[in-house]
Amino acid sequence: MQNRLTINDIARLSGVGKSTVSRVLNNEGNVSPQTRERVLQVIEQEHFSPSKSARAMRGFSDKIVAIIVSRLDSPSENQAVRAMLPLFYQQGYDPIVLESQFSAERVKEHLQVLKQRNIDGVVLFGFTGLSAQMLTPWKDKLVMLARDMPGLSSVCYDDAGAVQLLMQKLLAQNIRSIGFIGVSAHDTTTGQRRSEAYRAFCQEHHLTPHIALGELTYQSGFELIPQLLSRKIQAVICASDTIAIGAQKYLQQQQIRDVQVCGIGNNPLLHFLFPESLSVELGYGAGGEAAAKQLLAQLDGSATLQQLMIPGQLAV
Amino acid sequence: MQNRLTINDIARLSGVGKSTVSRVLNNEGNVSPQTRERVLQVIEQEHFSPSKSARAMRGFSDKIVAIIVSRLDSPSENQAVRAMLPLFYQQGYDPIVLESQFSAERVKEHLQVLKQRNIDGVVLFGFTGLSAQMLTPWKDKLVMLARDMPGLSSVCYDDAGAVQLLMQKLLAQNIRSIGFIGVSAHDTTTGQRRSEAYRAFCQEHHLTPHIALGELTYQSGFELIPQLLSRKIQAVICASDTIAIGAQKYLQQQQIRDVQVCGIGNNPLLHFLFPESLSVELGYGAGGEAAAKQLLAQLDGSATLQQLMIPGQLAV
DNA sequence: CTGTTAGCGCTTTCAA
DNA sequence: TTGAAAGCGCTAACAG
Repeated sequence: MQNRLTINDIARLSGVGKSTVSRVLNNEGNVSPQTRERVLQVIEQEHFSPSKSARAMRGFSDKIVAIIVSRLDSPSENQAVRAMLPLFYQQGYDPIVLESQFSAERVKEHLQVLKQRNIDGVVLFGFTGLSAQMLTPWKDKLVMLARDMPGLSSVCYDDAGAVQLLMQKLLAQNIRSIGFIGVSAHDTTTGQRRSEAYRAFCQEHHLTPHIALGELTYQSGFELIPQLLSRKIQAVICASDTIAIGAQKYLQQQQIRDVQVCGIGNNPLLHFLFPESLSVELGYGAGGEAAAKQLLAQLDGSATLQQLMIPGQLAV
Repeated sequence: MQNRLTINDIARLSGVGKSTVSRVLNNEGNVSPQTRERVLQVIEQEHFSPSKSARAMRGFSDKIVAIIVSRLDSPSENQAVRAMLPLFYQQGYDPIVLESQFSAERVKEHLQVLKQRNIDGVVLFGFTGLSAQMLTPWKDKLVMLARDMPGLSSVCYDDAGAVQLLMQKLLAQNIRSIGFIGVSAHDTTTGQRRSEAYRAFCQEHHLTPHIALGELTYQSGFELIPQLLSRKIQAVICASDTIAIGAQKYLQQQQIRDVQVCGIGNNPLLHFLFPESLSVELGYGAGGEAAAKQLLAQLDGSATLQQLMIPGQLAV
């Protein structure tokens, strides 16, 4: 698969100078139709394609972006990544995918490598523990997803709004004893923001909060919901659909049918298994898309730093 | 994040020639310790790192590999990819991730782009419809996963073995009326091979086959299992855990407790939701790891083409 | 419209 | 042990 031929060979083969070939390659106007035709033909014939490295060296961009996910198997991140890919391909960018495993240290390493590569841009899935210091140098070519940081472009999900949406819906059904299963505040978005929104809503509407915190796993939902049941809740809001699945599993096993389970994420599996659940679509796909668009816009100079928030909506 | 400094600047700053800097950079021996020390210090101070493109142009490899998955959200592919990543990082390779969406055409496009990039190697997640013709040019730097093809390196999962493992286990429990929910033979591995293995096993052991074919979704499992129940099966083998989840859901809903459900893939969610299920771990992680290792070995010349098969095993 | 020329940042002879 | 010089494949002035 070596690309043995160079622009020189093509020039020779079609009897023109290499700059002419270059012009043809870059679709510049000032080439006579016949010459262009001839060159194109040779290029086609020889299956020639110009070396990216060489043009990269000429100051052209390498057309590579990086996507740093925390875990590739997180459904939300997965969905966001899949939404970005076509947008990048379409603009001729190839995405390098890197996993941070929620380690700031690893992000640092990755950025180090990316720097050598003269990468064009980065989409970083944010998580708690990332320092502004290591990111600001990248600000012009970086978009952070799922978290924001002063002086950085970002696309966030509306964590608080999602919780409110669910709470309102429950209130409207005249359900006032509502529990919450979340994750530790160590996690800013899924943890802190959603718990906080729950607390605030309870206070504002004079509801007694019932909170249980654990991990972002179905096991956690399964194990924590009994605590809440002992407080006679009529409904429970889970900080994620994964947790909700765990909670539902417990209720099903105990044959408890009068507790409304709510989740966040609109995971299709939750709906399939427990159609009676309520979930909020946070817009992971839309988030990925927005992040990619924002990055592309930043790269071609048509946009400056910007913090976006993707609205969520109740899933049907 | 522009890498403004060049090897020249470093040379100037440390009062040596650029070739010396180059030598230091490449850890060549013929540099006096003091000089080396001085240069390293400047490099460190200026946060200099050499441009990949430039060295790529000098014939050096760009240290980029591509991973062409069919769908990033397939749990099996996901798991395999995650297993590869660290291996590639460790060897200094950065992986570009591309989705084929099961379209041979798209694979072709991607390979086209990769060629321009002078990519080092490719891991391709195989699917039905790929033509040998478009892949053979890549044979030295390509490993196919989940499918094999003459003249190409590949890592396969033991589809037939997985089915046999399950069937044997059932037979040992004296269960002889066994159904099968699969997907159409259009899909070579999950479809054809697993169905075929089921059929063959039935024939060999004088069992009556009961087959229902649909798609690779939980809905499909849910919808198809009734057909099989009408044939009074005692157990059902599902071509994937996803299907198994659907089947279990139906059984649960109908309160049917005497049908043993088996799946393939060892999906943790299946075990969590329906611990009574039986599943075979096909070794997706091991497969990804094997594919990455094989590719790396091929690239550094320490291995030739090779077809591997990852053995499956019953999950506990 | 087209060819010539001079680099991009790096590695690699070849002399010193 | 070092530096000077010659490219790698390409683009971008600058002349024709």
